[in-house]
Amino acid sequence: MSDRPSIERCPYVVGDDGVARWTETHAAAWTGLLDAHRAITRALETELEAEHGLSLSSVEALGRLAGAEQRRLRLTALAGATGLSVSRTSRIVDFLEQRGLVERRPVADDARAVEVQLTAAGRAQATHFASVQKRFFDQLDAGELATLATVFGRLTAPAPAGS
Amino acid sequence: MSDRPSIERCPYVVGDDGVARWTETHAAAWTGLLDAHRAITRALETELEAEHGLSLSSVEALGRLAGAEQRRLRLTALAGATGLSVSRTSRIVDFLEQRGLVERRPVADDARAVEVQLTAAGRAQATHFASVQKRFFDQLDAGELATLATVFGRLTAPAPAGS
DNA sequence: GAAGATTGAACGCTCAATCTTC
DNA sequence: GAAGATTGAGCGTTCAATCTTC
Repeated sequence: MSDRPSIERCPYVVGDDGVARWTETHAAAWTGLLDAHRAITRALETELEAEHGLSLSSVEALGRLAGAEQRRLRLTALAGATGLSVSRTSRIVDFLEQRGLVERRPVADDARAVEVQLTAAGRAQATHFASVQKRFFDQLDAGELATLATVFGRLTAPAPAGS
Repeated sequence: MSDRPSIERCPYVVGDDGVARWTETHAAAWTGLLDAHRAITRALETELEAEHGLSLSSVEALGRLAGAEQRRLRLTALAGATGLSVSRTSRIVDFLEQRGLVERRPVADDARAVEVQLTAAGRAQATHFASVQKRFFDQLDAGELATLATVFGRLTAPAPAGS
């Protein structure tokens, strides 16, 4: 972990003063990832909060449940699917349960576990993904979409092999 | 804002049950944006916190200052550059000032404003962007980099024109 | 002792309110 | 009254601790 990164494929340079000088493209890609994420999530959050009183994470959770077998997932599995911590997921489920969008149900085999079941009302809410499409997919063509999918898949892959 | 989004370029469909069925690629691109951002920022944050006791946002701020004219920016400008709120930026500057990495300086023309000046120590810290490169750029080729830059530029553009 | 889940504490961030200067 | 900046309140999130069941 502490060895110097070997600069091979990256055409940016470090100036005499030691400050990294990135190319325009590098800067755009890096700040773009940050900015795009910020812009999209912020817009969605505002919209979802205003229209449905739901946070983006809550909607993500509903979406994962809607796509799951039998429309239910164990809490830990839901946390894994959304990428959130288990504790946060538990609180989101608290919230969604109060709204009647999900139900906590015991698991037959394992008394420790809880299954989060999407209700009919929750299923209806999960439908409203149009805002995602509007903000995101509408602005991409097929090739760009494919590149994003590929690149993100690689970036989120298990480990930076060979490091 | 409340009109139905027109589905034109997007080859995903909405099933009979009203739940959006995305293509594999769509799902990968969308969850990829979320997951990639989460994975990268989380890894960087852990690393920076452990090695330098700095949050990612703090490092971003240092980087913006390092790249700025005279290595200083007004607080509001710094907030705009980093995409953070002014209040958060003010607190980050508090923190960085305690560490001696930046200084608050009055502005000649305008007594309301404050200029945030990068110190020599801060400049040294700003150098350590290697982790960004390692986690991010090392895994991309030139074409992918260009696509990311293009796409992110469009996604963060002023407004989804015509909506 | 490990795994699933919940709760308390702390951090990062935004929003609203306030103060000062234009 | 608007703009630059700071402060207080509150939300979303993670980490550590706890409880129950395997």
